[in-house]
Amino acid sequence: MPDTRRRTPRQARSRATVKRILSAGTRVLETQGYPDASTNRIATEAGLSPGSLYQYFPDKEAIVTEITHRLTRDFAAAIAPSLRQAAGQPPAAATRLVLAASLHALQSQRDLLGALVDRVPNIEQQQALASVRRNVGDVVYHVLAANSAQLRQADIERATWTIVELTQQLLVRYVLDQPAIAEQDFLADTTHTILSVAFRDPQRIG
Amino acid sequence: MPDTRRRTPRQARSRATVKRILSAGTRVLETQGYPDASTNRIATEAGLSPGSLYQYFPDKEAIVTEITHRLTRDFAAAIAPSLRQAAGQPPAAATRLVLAASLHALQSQRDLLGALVDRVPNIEQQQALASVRRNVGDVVYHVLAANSAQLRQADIERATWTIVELTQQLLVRYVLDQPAIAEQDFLADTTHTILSVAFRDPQRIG
Amino acid sequence: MPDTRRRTPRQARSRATVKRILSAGTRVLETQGYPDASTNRIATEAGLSPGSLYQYFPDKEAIVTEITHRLTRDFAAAIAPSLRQAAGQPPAAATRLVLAASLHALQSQRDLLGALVDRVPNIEQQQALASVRRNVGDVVYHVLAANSAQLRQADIERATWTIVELTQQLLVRYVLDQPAIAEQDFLADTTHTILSVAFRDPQRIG
Amino acid sequence: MPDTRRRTPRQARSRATVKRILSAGTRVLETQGYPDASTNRIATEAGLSPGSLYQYFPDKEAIVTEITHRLTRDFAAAIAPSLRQAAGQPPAAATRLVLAASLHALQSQRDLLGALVDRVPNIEQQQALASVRRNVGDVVYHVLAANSAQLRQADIERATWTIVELTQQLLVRYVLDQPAIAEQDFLADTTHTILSVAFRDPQRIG
DNA sequence: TATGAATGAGGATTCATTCAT
DNA sequence: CATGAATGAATCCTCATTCAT
Repeated sequence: MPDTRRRTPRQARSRATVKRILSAGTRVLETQGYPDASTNRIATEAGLSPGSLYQYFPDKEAIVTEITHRLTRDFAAAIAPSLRQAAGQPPAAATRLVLAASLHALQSQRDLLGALVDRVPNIEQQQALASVRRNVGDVVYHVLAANSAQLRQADIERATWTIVELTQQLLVRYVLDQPAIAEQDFLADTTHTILSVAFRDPQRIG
Repeated sequence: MPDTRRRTPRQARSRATVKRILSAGTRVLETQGYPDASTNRIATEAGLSPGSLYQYFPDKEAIVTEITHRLTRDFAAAIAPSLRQAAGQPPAAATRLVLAASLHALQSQRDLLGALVDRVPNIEQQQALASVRRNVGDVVYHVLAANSAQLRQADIERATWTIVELTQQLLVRYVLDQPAIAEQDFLADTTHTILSVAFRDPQRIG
Repeated sequence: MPDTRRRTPRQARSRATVKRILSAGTRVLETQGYPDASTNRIATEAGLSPGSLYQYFPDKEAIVTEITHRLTRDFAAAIAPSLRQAAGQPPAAATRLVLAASLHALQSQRDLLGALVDRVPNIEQQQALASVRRNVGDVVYHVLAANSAQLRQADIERATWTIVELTQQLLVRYVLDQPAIAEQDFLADTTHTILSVAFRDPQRIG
Repeated sequence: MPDTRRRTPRQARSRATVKRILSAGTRVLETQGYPDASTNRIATEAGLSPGSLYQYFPDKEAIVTEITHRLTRDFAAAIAPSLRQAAGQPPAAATRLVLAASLHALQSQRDLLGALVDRVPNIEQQQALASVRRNVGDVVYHVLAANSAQLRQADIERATWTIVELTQQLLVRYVLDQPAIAEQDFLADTTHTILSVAFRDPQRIG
């Protein structure tokens, strides 16, 4: 996650401006969508002149990148405790713990998440998401490896792939589409689904 | 799937031109990506003047929409036989049948699928996908209802939602990202995952 | 001298537009100078929209390049007969002939010449001038070689360099600065100077 | 040469800052060329903030003008001794003396000369050069007047014009283009050319 | 119908300059 | 004096769209 800002803002004013730009960008992304999120609109929304933007970001892409990275970084930070806590727990509890943390983290950023997932081309998101997915993937892999006796099948990589993909989708769509499903049910279902992917007897695992 | 073309083309020539435009659009979308798919480029690629495009489509969006709808329609058509065939079969066999058909349908359109999924804002896709998802959702719902005795839980809607979401994601990402997973394994895993979502004892269900 | 226009204009209208753009560019170059010759200004001056410019020229540079090349090409064409005619003549007569033709050619394009020489960075001009200078240089070289017996010194390359440089400067500055010197005197002086560079006895050479 | 600085810097510190700005400007002009020589770049190169520049120069043009004037002034200073020394000498020796001094003066500033001559619009240079040319022109005029008996023709103004123009061009292009001509040969040739312009028998004049 | 020249608002970005601190 | 954030007009250029032919 490189620093995409043009210069390290040392003064409080600068940092505040960067924040203003980013939240303006987020708002514009939410309301106008990526293709119509022009730099001028972002500048106006941030209460800045077009030129000022470029004192803080080298180009338009850097703004979107930074917004995405912030979401990613915040998400990673938000679920970190649950990942640590999950370490010592049995798979079912661990899964549910991390899922709940992830869900709440995403819910707290629902607007931005929607702007990014639904309005920014997928390709841009993937790069930002890559690191989170790698992290989560690693954890999943280790949990599976630690319980290899109960696995349905030997190929841990394969199970990891499936779990990461489906979990991401279910979480994101649950938060964005808000289906008529109670949170508790959603968490229970998803936990069960994840465990079923990997383990012979998901009921016993918990 | 509304008719977005300006007028119903009655003559063969017109229909051929529409096709030329759409396949030109597809090619441009695949090679240049959505933001660089300008109408002029599409017109050139179709061997037409920029003005002529507007005899067939009211605006740029209509072209992309129609392309998306064609993909959707083709996909629906491609899996239709498997859906019919699956009707009389037990859940495991039915699931696998439809999955295999879906996978092959998507693989045959991989380039376009990639252009659409990864480069066109999600929001546009959702509309096009809506009908397919509704179809598939209906089938899933009925299968579950028909086997209600073996269900893990009573809420069929909930299970349907989960199944549709995760299936879509797994299929699309498998086709686009080409993970190092054999097709047979992918189909077996996904089938098992789907069944686990709904049924108490996925092994017995087949 | 490559065709820098975007597409070969087949219709009279197109060709007329190209001309309008070029003469507008020339006018703007004359009045505003190179750095202030914006594409929008040129378009306005040509009675066109900014976008139309780019139907005929790929970018701003191409316009200036084409203007320069036209001047160069016209100049080369204008002095071509004198170069041919000079071939069979003794050095003094040949020199004067070509000088007179060059002078008149430049005088007929005085405004454009001024815009280019005084307002466009030298570096851009040099490229355009290169071919003319090479042509003229070749002729000078051959004339000197053909009269090697009367040369002041053996190094024909050296004399050619001096002649080309000083002739260009004297012609251009005479036309642009319009010093209080009669044309006949200017031609006589310059002819004499050129001959003096190369020949032992410039008076006899004629 | 008007004082284009905003205020006469009385303090040593100010004078040093002016110098820093000018040499930064020179460096930027040499490396980036005129159009890319932005004030911000110059300020950075000078180790100043953009705002500070305007404490010393009213605008960008003033900086370039001052740089040009410094080149001019330095050049004038560098050839001044040779001009004095030449006063008492016969034309050939005088010419050669001044030519050699001029050549070396220009060679010692080759980079800046190139940036100015080839990248700054001619019109700006002419103003700066005007005074030097006037100086040199005066000297030439007086030398010719002092030797009027040997002149080829009566019009001293005319000869002066020709000499100044061609000398400037030959010197500048020799320094910048570095043709494959030995310095001694260049000086001999140019001296001879200059004398030929004015005198009936250039050989005898020396 | 087809053409393709023309449009013109809008895009990202630069930069000489100002001014509150 | 110095700073550097802020300005905003201006730059080149694109592109969906129109319309006279």
